[in-house]
Amino acid sequence: MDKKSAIFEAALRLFVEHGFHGTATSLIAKEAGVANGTLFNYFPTKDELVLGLYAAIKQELTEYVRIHTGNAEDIRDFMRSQFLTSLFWALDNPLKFHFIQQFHTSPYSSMPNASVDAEQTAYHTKIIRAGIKQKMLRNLPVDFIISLVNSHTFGVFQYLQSKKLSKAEQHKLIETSYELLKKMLE
Amino acid sequence: MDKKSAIFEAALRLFVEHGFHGTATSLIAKEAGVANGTLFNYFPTKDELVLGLYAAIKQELTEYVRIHTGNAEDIRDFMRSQFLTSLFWALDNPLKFHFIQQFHTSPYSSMPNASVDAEQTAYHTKIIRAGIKQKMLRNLPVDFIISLVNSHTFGVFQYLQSKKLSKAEQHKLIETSYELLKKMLE
DNA sequence: AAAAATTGATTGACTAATCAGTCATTTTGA
DNA sequence: TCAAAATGACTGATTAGTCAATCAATTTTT
Repeated sequence: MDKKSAIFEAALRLFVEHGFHGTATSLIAKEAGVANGTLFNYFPTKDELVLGLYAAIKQELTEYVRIHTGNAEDIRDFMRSQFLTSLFWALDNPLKFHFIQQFHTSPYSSMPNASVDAEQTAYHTKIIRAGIKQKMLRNLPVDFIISLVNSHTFGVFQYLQSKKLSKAEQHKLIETSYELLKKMLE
Repeated sequence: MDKKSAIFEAALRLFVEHGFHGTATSLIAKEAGVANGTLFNYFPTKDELVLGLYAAIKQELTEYVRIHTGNAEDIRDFMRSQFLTSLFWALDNPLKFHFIQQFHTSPYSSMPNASVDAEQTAYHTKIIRAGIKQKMLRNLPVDFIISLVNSHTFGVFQYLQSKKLSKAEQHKLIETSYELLKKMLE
């Protein structure tokens, strides 16, 4: 296994379990089956490991959504697909999704990593503007809509994590949660 | 000033700025204007300080909402008031509200503090059940509704924090966000 | 009323443990 | 053969938590 991936994997698990500062780099190296110094060959500082892990996970999510979103012409279908796919990914990768949340509410999110999410936000902005123009979405500030969609996604995820539901029940609820979101924003 | 309060105040500020493990107890003591050892007279361990701070803040919010929620007979007015009041408090206490979020996505939330939020959840459950019975709320799992309301509140707060709006504009947006929530859940 | 004694809160120097990061050396693989 | 990758012992700094000493306020004794 690729050592960098092994480090990412161990770091993800330990960060979620013990927090960023609560996890020693030496422990990450050990769990990754790698020597202490090797970790610092790949990531000169612990901060760069955290930021690098966030960037990698965020990119993985974006990529997954991009691939699995049918290239729907209809904007409504497109938005629906984006929402559902994100949640499916979150269910398949609960640790990673949790890590994203942990990162966002942590001091790291205001560090000079910047612009990792910038192009994604720009992309979302474009879609939402189109949705508003076509009267699919209520005319609200775009950033406001983005905030609401993100937090809604997070709320649904949290609920699903706390309950033991079958795959079918999960998908049913995700469908419902999209209906709710649509109703709220149209 | 009460030393325990001084410690809480410094800890809140530093935890939000540097994270839980990223903040040294010695720094908290220093910023609180208190000797190192004094901190440990009040809180035998750092964990107990974190958990104690969370409990205190959560109780403050609950108390504030309880007092400022008009004892409305109408359940709809009551729910509306609960939502608006929570957001007003969050706007007046951004650090504390941020801390609550930070805590929830941190490993501390799964520590044996338990049941701090239990009675509050029980209270919310009662209200929501009544709302469903009176056809004000869609018939969805109660926990699901609670998750959605909480995350919605958080989303609105995050947006308001990121923008520089006047008090009037803020209140307008909070009103709107309640309309959206109502529409989604009815 | 003054002095002495008792109390509990407060202090900060201290320690053992742990941390992020370094570096001289060894291993790997082309 | 040799450059790059990997190693792990090591270090200086920092950490959570300890503890004997001090202080201020109150109570008891003279």
